[in-house]
Amino acid sequence: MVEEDKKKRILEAALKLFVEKGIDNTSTALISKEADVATGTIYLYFENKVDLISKLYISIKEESMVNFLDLIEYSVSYDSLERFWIETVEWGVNNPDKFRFMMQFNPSPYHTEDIESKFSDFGKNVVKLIEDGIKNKLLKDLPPEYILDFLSAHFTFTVEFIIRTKTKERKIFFETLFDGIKY
Amino acid sequence: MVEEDKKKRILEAALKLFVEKGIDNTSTALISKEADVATGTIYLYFENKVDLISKLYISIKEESMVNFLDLIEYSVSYDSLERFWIETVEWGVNNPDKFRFMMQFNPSPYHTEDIESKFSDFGKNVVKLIEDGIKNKLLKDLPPEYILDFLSAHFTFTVEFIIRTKTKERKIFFETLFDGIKY
Amino acid sequence: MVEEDKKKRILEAALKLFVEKGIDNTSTALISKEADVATGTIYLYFENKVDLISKLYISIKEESMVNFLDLIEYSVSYDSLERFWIETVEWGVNNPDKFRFMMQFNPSPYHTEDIESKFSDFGKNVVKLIEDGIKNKLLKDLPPEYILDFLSAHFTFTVEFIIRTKTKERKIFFETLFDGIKY
Amino acid sequence: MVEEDKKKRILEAALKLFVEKGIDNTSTALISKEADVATGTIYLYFENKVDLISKLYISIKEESMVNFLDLIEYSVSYDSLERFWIETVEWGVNNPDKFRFMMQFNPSPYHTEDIESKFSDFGKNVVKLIEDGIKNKLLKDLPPEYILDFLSAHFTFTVEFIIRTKTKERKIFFETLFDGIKY
DNA sequence: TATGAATGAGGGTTCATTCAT
DNA sequence: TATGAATGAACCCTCATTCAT
Repeated sequence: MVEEDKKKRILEAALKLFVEKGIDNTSTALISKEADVATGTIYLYFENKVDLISKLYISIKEESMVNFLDLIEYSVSYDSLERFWIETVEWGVNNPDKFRFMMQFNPSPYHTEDIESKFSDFGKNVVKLIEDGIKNKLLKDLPPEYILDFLSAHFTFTVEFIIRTKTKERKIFFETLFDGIKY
Repeated sequence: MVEEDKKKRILEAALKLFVEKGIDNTSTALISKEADVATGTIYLYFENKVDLISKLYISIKEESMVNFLDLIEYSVSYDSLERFWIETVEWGVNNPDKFRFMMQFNPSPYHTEDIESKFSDFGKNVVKLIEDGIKNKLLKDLPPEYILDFLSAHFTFTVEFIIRTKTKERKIFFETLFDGIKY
Repeated sequence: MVEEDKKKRILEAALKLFVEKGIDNTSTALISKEADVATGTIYLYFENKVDLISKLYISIKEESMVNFLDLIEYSVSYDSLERFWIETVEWGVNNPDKFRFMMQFNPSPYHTEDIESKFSDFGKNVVKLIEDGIKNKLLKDLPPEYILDFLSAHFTFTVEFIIRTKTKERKIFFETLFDGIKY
Repeated sequence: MVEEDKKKRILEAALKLFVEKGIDNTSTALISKEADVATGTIYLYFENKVDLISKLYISIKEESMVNFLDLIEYSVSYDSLERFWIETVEWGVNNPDKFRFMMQFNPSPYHTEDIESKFSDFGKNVVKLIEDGIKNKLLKDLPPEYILDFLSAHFTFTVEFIIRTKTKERKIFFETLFDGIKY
């Protein structure tokens, strides 16, 4: 479909420019130029600039969570956690723009409660998994949300590190995560 | 001194508003209003808005590093690391606005090489400490920069978590850091 | 075309106000108001205020030179010089605003080498004509550039004088020019 | 007197900067800096910026007219006119900043009727001289004001030319003036 | 659906002028 | 007289959004 193509091009152009110049230094006019559409066209697919930013974030976040969503159907073990952690890290390394956009978006004022609530189900499921892990004496008896935050922060800085240093290491990094939280 | 007072008020007003509304959604007019000075007064103390943002970051970063600067004069051990980590976390918890401003500033386009180069000495010293720790078989044989990033990310999300949950726990959090990187 | 109409209206409004109040005392807001367009519309047709000023000058200068451009295809004689001089003076008298804008622009900091270089071909051709006139013993053996300056200054103050006094005289004025430089 | 020294320094600084950067691109702060006085000091000697500009013009214009004022006590002849014209030109060549400031001031909106009326006596006297010259068949029967304008314009462009080309010629230039208006 | 010229509120910044010292 | 920090109106310009085509 032509229209879906345009929407995609707008999102791709926005992603590229947001990472390159920052969200607030990227005008809608520039996005439309990069996407090769008219300025007004953006407003056919998005309510306004904030809506575009939010939808871009949501689409990327969903994509980034695919691997962990699979995990939810399993129980937590060293192996399963490692597999999914590495797959997700790999996704971040292979999608540096998407990854960096999320890093920029997260502490920004565009990141509202409202948006994050869309992912609360996912969060709750992961927390449940962690609670199982604690019960099974796989993980330390810490607040499950703390472990979730640890996981997320660890993922983030590790991807940054790998992108920056281009290292092939993975397992030793995972172990810094696991050793930190294992029982 | 009157003039130093005004400069301080401008920085405080900027900090408050940047955290509340985001850097780019805070106009200089609003800052001056909040600081109870005239618009032009900002430009008596800062070259422009970017200069104000940068100087605010530098002053906060320096303040946040005071505790770690002390660490540099010691050698790394479980005890010294714990003491300084907890002191720094405490600073973050007690200065949530300053902490959150740094979080917002870090991935922003205002965070240039030029600014961070002012802190490169500090970074080098910490890396040296970490290298010592690796040699002394206190820490895992990982890239020292990775351990530094780990430390920094761990600090960040832990402060966020403590602010959010108001928990009094500290030691158990520090252990997730240390267990992750210890030999 | 609507768009060309707006551009023209902006140039006309700018010309009127620049002459009335001076270039630097005319704000872009006032120009847009006089032209009955929005402030931003100016920046659709001009890069910035300086660009607007420059383009206005260039368009007027080109218009003012049309008569002299014809002269270049002739050789210099009393008759040809008189005819073209009078035509150009007539243009100035009939376009007092354009004429006065040029007078204001010439000694201003907006009058850069870069702008005038666009007319250097014209200048060179006129100098060549003057050199011919000197060779043919029509004109005094003076530096050709001096004669060119004389011509230009004479034109300027004569137009001013005619506008001010509304005199119908032309020929006697031309003779003060010609008697000054003739062989 | 100290105070007169400061006033002089302000006028000199203003002159220098006006010529260098243009009147409107020169802030009072910059003038005070160049004059090595405080910003407020300017307002002890001048009502406001416009007053400073006007007084600077008046002082320079008066200085430039000294030679012609002498002429008024003589009658017009080729010799007297030449002598005074050359002396005045020499003044312009030796005071390029003052000369160029006048060129910039003349077509500007700061040049009001009110200011020029201060020199109307001088103008009237010169006109009277010219009228005598016409009666005595030294000069063409042209409107005396036209001859005055001619003289003034001729003076102006000749000084410009001499400054630009650094030529030592004088007499041949005067002759283009005199030949233009002689009987 | 798609366009892009047009809008005008709001942004960062400057600077003539004032006034407490 | 002299200072210079402080003021705030006014400047130029940007850009999210609209709407006639």
